[in-house]
Amino acid sequence: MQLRRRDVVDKAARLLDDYGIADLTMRRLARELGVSPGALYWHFADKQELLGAVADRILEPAVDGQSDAEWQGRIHAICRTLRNALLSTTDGAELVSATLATGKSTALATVLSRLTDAAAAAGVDADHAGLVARTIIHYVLGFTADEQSRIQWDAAGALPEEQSILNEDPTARFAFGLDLLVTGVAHVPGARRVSR
Amino acid sequence: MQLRRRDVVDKAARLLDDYGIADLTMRRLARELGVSPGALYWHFADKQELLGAVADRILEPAVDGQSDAEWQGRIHAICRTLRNALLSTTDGAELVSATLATGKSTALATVLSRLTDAAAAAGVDADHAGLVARTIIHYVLGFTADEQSRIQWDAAGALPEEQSILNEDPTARFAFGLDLLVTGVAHVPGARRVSR
DNA sequence: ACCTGAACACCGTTCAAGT
DNA sequence: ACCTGAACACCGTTCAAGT
Repeated sequence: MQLRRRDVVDKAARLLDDYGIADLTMRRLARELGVSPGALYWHFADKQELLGAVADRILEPAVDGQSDAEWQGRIHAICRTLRNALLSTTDGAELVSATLATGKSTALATVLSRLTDAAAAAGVDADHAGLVARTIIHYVLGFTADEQSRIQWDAAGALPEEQSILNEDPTARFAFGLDLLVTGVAHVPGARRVSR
Repeated sequence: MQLRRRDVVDKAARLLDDYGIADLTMRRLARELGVSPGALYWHFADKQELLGAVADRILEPAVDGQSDAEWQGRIHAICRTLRNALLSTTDGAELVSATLATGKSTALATVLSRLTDAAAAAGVDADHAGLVARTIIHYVLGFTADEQSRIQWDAAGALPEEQSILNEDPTARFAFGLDLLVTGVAHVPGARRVSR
């Protein structure tokens, strides 16, 4: 029976989670679906578009659920759910990072515009609000990609277990780094400061 | 005559600058050097090591020249020279980003340890100083990769020229984003504050 | 409309064998 | 010590032709 776009994304997401981003190839995906490689190009213009669709799938839990707290709380909520979504699948941060450059994920665009809104609510002028949003996204993607690569390195049996108790847990470290940015936004010069 | 490690890195750097990261392949590099692909594997363990050496080459101007200013000035100086180094060659930010994950560049390690020192000088405790350093590096790489991809998009003849005058110039935007982080470090709670 | 088959133009890496 | 030749096991993408 017919190949649907959904099924392709489903299988791609499974492949990613089971074998990692290096094994998420168009040919492997086609083989796994029992079709010829060319068949995928009826449903997707190219691999970038396919990866964009997978990114949208991963980011789904990060886009539903709006918060109406003050701007700091909104930034934290967005970034927490974003990180969780990235961690929920193998190489999630790396895949979404690759997608950020191509601009092929609508979910990522949604997250960016919400962060931009939060920055504007903090009193950052319109021109700089977008920059703040991208800076925050880069932080979340960078931190989580680091974290995820260490998880996979450790899973391959490297870590002595001791170092892990000396350091803070990743969630607290993530919040610490994010606070650097949020604090920066709160104190950045040139912004009309709106209390609360 | 014999192929030296230096010559391979030279040619790789040229290839990168002339044709971009997608065309920097082991086979292409070997062809350009007039050797067989296997020859490269006498001098480099794998492509990651080669890319690490190219990254070190690119980052050379960013590692010589120490500053002894206060910590804020040091962070700004490091990041300014780092961005300039990345911008000096095609896809510089993308190549160095890829290398950050593999840990195959000693130059990048040097930059990271200097940023860690600066964070420590700001009063950030030892555990968090490394995190601050990585956060800053992620910012510089993320910002510059964005900037560079736009430059290349524009060079391909897309931009209407108007939008570019409405926005601030990239160097000022870069400084703005960096100030977010520096300000955050200066105000982050829990650090023993050393004035000046 | 949707897919196959086959081709095109490539990859990174290994390794016996040569000099 | 340093390199070749050839192989191995792949890639993404296109497109005439089929149903």
